[in-house]
Amino acid sequence: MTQKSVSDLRVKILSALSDPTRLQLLEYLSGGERCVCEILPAFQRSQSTISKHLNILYEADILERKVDGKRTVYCIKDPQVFEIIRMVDSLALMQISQLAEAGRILGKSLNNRS
Amino acid sequence: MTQKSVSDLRVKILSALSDPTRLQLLEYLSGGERCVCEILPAFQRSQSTISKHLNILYEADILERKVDGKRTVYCIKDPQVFEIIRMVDSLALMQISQLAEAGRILGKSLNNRS
DNA sequence: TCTATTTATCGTCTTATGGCGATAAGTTTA
DNA sequence: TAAACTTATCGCCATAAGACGATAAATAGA
Repeated sequence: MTQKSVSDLRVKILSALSDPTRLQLLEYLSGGERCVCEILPAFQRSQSTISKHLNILYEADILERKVDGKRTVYCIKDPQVFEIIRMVDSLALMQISQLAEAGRILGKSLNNRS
Repeated sequence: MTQKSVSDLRVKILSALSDPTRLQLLEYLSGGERCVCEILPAFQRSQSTISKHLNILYEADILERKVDGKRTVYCIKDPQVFEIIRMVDSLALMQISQLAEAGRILGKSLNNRS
């Protein structure tokens, strides 16, 4: 029933990470646990939108959640998630430098056109 | 114009990876370059669907493409992408073992109910 | 208890995504 | 050149995803 394969979880984790707002949320929470009312003013998104995004990260087991009185506190469950993001960034940086290199080479010949 | 920030590319890469068929395609291509007509029979998806998925991976700069006569050959551009996937898997496995552990503990008390 | 605060959820809208078949465009072979 | 092959693209449909405001539910404070 709750039987989940690694590939299912894999897609779930990657889907949860493939949104700019959610990546920002993770970055924001890298500073430590925060309640929703602290998070809200840092994002220009409606409360319902932020709540939904937080829930997606929670469902993907990336965030932990605890209720403290009338507020809910979220925090990173496993900092390894940042390793993943860092590695993606490293790939992205590689792409950018390759693109820059290609542009440089291409630029030379383009400068010689009419 | 072609100006892309790391965060844009980051999302693009992660989005490209967050689909089961595309992850399968990467796994399939880990064995080396393959033309589309080799890939097709290994997947139960229409030719147009596979072509679109391959193009998404290509646009995310994850796959390389070269035309060889009447066929197109795709290959992994940077094997580092597998490092990312491996790391996601490791997170997923962690989640599964935690879940199993929680289930084991919960199981004990559940066995003592009516 | 009444009110304010906090957060999740619901309903709705718009856009994005994944799937398919049909078609186009290019290459090879007959 | 005609036919066959290979692959990308187009148009369409169904569903998913992201956004919002309104509302609900729970707690804290007056």
